[in-house]
Amino acid sequence: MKDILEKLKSNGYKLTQPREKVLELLSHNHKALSAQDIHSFIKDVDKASVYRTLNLLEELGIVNIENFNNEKLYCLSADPHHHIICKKCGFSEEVPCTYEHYNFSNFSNVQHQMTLTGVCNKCNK
Amino acid sequence: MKDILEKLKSNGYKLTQPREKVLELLSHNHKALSAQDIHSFIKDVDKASVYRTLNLLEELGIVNIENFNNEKLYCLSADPHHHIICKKCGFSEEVPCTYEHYNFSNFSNVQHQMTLTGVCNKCNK
DNA sequence: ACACAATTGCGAATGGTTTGCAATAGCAAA
DNA sequence: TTTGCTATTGCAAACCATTCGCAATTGTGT
Ligand SMILES: [Mn+2]
Ligand SMILES: [Mn+2]
Ligand SMILES: [Zn+2]
Ligand SMILES: [Zn+2]
Repeated sequence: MKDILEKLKSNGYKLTQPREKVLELLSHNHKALSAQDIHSFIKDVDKASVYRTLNLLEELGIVNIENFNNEKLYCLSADPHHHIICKKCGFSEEVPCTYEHYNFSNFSNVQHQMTLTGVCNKCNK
Repeated sequence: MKDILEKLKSNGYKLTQPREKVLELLSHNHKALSAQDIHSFIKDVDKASVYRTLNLLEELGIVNIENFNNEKLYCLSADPHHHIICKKCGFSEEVPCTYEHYNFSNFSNVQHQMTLTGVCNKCNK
């Protein structure tokens, strides 16, 4: 948290109240939240500022985005982890990376699925 | 393709021109397309009908949705396969499931990533 | 305290997706 | 074939999440 504020400063950004409130929420609420979720938690920060803050934090690599059901969910960048997402309602939960022997007490029918990413030749300059 | 039309019929849906055109496009264009992509290919079908068709085809399990960069991409359900997606531009390509020894001639920095899915206790009735 | 630039809040604009409704097309029975 | 009934379409308007423009405010360094 301290290091995050430093990262903002060292990149020439101010430490404003909207930014601190969004970061505090994300650090206390260890799950992925949508921009709207976040705004509903901190109603005294304007919607537009929430969006601007999240976009900035993503550019700086402070938050990660995950897409689920066509909406962006934000969470603090952290040690590598996976997400388990309910196919029916979208409820999600982080699980440690060593999933093989993990006991999924809150989920059944657990499956894992690959997603491949890369950079195509055209983009690879 | 014949089986798909049967599936529509057997579920009580008519075989209309919009539906046939969307299906034909998806079957000839073996990659994931957005609703807008699809509408731009078949301009004589109204936008709203394209969306309605895609939503129906998804409910019936005829097409799969993949989320990339916060947009829904549709492709025909097919034998299990992965997608390789360019992080920069979103270009995607299907690759066979046996990816370990595959030569990714069009991509570099290829990585695979896990996504876990399941059904949570609440939904599990 | 001061000054200046960055940032905010507000309201308006945007753009993709959905919806209401009257006109049309598909399908099955006559 | 023709008829009749319902599902489906096209169109325009509504919707809703996200972005933008701009004047007022805040943060920061002097
Ligand atoms: Mn996370
Ligand atoms: Mn596919
Ligand atoms: Zn690319
Ligand atoms: Zn659930």
